[in-house]
Amino acid sequence: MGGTSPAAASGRRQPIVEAAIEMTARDGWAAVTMTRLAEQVGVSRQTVYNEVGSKNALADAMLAHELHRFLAAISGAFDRHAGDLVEAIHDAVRDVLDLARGNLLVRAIASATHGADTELVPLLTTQAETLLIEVKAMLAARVETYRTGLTAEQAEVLIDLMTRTVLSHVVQPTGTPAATADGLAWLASRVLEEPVRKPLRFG
Amino acid sequence: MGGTSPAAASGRRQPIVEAAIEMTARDGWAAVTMTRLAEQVGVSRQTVYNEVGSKNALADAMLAHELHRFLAAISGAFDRHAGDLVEAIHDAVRDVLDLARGNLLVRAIASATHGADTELVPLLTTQAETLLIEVKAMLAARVETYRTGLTAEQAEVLIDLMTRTVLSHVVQPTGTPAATADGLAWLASRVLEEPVRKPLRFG
DNA sequence: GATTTGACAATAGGTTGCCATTTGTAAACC
DNA sequence: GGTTTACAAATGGCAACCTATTGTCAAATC
Repeated sequence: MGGTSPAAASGRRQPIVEAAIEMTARDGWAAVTMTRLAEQVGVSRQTVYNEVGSKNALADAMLAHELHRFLAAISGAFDRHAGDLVEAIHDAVRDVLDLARGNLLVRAIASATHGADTELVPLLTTQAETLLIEVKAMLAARVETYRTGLTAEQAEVLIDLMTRTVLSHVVQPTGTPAATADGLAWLASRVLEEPVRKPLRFG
Repeated sequence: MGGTSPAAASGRRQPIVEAAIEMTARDGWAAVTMTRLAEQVGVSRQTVYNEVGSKNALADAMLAHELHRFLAAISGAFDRHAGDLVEAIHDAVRDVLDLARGNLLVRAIASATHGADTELVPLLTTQAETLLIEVKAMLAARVETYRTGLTAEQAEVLIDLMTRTVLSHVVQPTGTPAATADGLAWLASRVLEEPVRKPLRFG
């Protein structure tokens, strides 16, 4: 968002952020100091400051980095199944859940989105509230490209439900990612099937 | 669960628990001391101890009390619509969300269920994990009484999804309870409608 | 006879001051 | 450009301390 700085253009920022993520997952956010991080990456502490700015900015960058992986996973699922929304949903759910499994950082983010507080959460004030919105917006755009027979409003309901359910499974899983994906895909197929139905039950 | 003690039989326990809930919602759990609670109710501190036993037991009683209100709301919705599962779901969702709105204690419980930690959460260790299971079991029993055309497995998927979504809305609402209920009821109707469909899309 | 009262030890929780670490910035250096 | 060194300010942990609260008892009270 802040213009393409020359620092961001060089490939120095990414390794730092990735190392910070790994350190956080391994030792916890409290154990991530700029000194240790610099040592880990093999640059000077000053360079870390030049690249990321501050520790809060580092947290933001970590979050953005992880979020991007998830958005990419979802995009990939939709790209692979451009002709079949149910299959796209199935793969997206499974891939997201697979990605989330064992990813402590993501679990923390997801918990925060649900109103929790971890040591990382104070830093998520802005990001956490927009996360759900961002994901939903992206899904709305992707779903639009299929012939669903749903109104925009109905699609939104379906997306809201899918998003919240998957997020819930990220935080507190039941069964395997594949099993959850099967369930949600089945449900989506029921909702999306052509409305050749017994005409009329309510007004 | 501990047998019907004469103390529990008298109506002395309930006012104490209710006052504790109100105090917690108003001033936070930390501000709830046995002395203040006794003053509020108009009994001696000793009586509070006689009735509830300990502070942890008080927390448990509060939780059980609130959980019961929700289960009752759900039961009521199903009782009112014994012939129409979609309507039952609609009312259950709306009533639960209405009940949850502005109920700080419940919000805390729901957050805990999703893996958070509040000041109350340490006391929920056992209850929180079983809460979802209890609700789901009750729903499964109620849904069974309708002619849904769903297998037990499919019904479970639907229940899991509804439960998680509603819980998510308790913690982080979008729109009014009525609007959310409309959305979920519509979705349920799509899922539950008689399978008079275009035969076969997948194997 | 149940409830309240007053007393009590044990414990939890909240300060206070201190010290080590870390953050964030700026200069000198290569 | 990046690294090193230096430094003030802020942060976070630690330890002693003290207050408030928990939990239990027996005697007093209605």
